[in-house]
Amino acid sequence: MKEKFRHAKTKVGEKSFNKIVKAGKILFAKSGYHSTSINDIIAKANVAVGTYYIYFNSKLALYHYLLDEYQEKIREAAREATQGLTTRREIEREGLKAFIMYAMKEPLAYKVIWESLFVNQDLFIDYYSRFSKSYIENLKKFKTEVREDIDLETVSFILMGIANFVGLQILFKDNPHEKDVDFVVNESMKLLDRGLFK
Amino acid sequence: MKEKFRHAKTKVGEKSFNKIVKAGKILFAKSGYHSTSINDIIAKANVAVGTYYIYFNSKLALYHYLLDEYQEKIREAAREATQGLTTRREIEREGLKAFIMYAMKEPLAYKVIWESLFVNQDLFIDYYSRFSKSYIENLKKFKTEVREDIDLETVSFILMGIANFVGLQILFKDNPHEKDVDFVVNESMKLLDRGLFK
DNA sequence: CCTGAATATGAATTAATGTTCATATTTCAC
DNA sequence: GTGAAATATGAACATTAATTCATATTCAGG
Repeated sequence: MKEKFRHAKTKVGEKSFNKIVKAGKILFAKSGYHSTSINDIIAKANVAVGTYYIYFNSKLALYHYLLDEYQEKIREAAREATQGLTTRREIEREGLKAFIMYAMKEPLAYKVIWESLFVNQDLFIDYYSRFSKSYIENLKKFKTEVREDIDLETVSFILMGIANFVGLQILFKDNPHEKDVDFVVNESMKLLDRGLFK
Repeated sequence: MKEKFRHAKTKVGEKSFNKIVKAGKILFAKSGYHSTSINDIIAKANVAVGTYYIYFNSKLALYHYLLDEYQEKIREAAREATQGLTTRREIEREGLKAFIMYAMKEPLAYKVIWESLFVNQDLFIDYYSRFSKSYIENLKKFKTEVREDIDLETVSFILMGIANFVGLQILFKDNPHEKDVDFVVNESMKLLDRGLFK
């Protein structure tokens, strides 16, 4: 494990930590992982090189940290959007919408996750494998609603594929709005209504 | 334009050119663009550095050359796999299978398209927008088979999403085989049979 | 205030790598 | 066979970038 970070133990340290994280978010999103140097990061964060290495022990470590944070945020957005809902159909709909809305608000997160395939393939595989597994567990809880004759792992990748690419469809638009999201979510649900649900 | 290559003018030169191309394919596919060095390439190709620069005037030049070659091959694979087929369902099935099989055989081709989001975002958008448009045109020809109550643009992105992510599912496996492809294609078609087709 | 721990600093180190070039060898059309 | 063009070679160059470390400063509990 080379991609480790270290929490600050002081208010001052925390400030430096946060400055580094913020700079990393902006720069990785703008220029990508390989084109962003530690130098760029510390310059933007207004911090010395040594300070960087107090909190992150490599360049990859910061990237890894951001990936985890974004994953958590996406999960959180989905959780909030679906809490209280009882039918799998409604959960799927609102989860899909929450994902696309998040991608619209934070296209950087979206980009960073996709890029991980080229930064570190293991990170990428790990990210989507974890997502798939949690998807499968959740789908299992709704046996009465979800078709039982389709492999759930495949279903999980299909649903991730739909979310990601329908998300792209929105991101390609010039000035996307919530109504655009509602539209594609609606259309997607038409397919899932007959194809996925009983 | 820095990404230029130069055809050999001799049998001997052609041999060197091909050795470089072959080495590039293997190494870029295994480690990705940034993690592969010119040194790695010439070592694998068994060629001197100077020889590399006779045929390609930069590292990017080789990558671009491979990109163009793969793009052509992808089109060809899809065309071959679906020619002669008459029902939209069969075209969709065989097109999906051909795409994943190709991605399995040439993972670089697959990676490269995703990577273009970070190399040149316009290229990426252009690629998928064009794909979507041609998908829509083709779907329109099968009004008797395809549901008419779903927006075709959304359908096109859904289908691209399924292909790409179910493809991922296969690529994540340790030693994927054709039977794995058949399996996920089958499962995907179950969803489309009820969800997309009449 | 004292003091050990935490944090900050940036020059120096180390390593990698893309590219050039002067020179040597080979090819092939004539 | 000849010679000009094509090809081959790899040491040298130039640049960039990640990481380390000795030293200085600041923090926070007692």
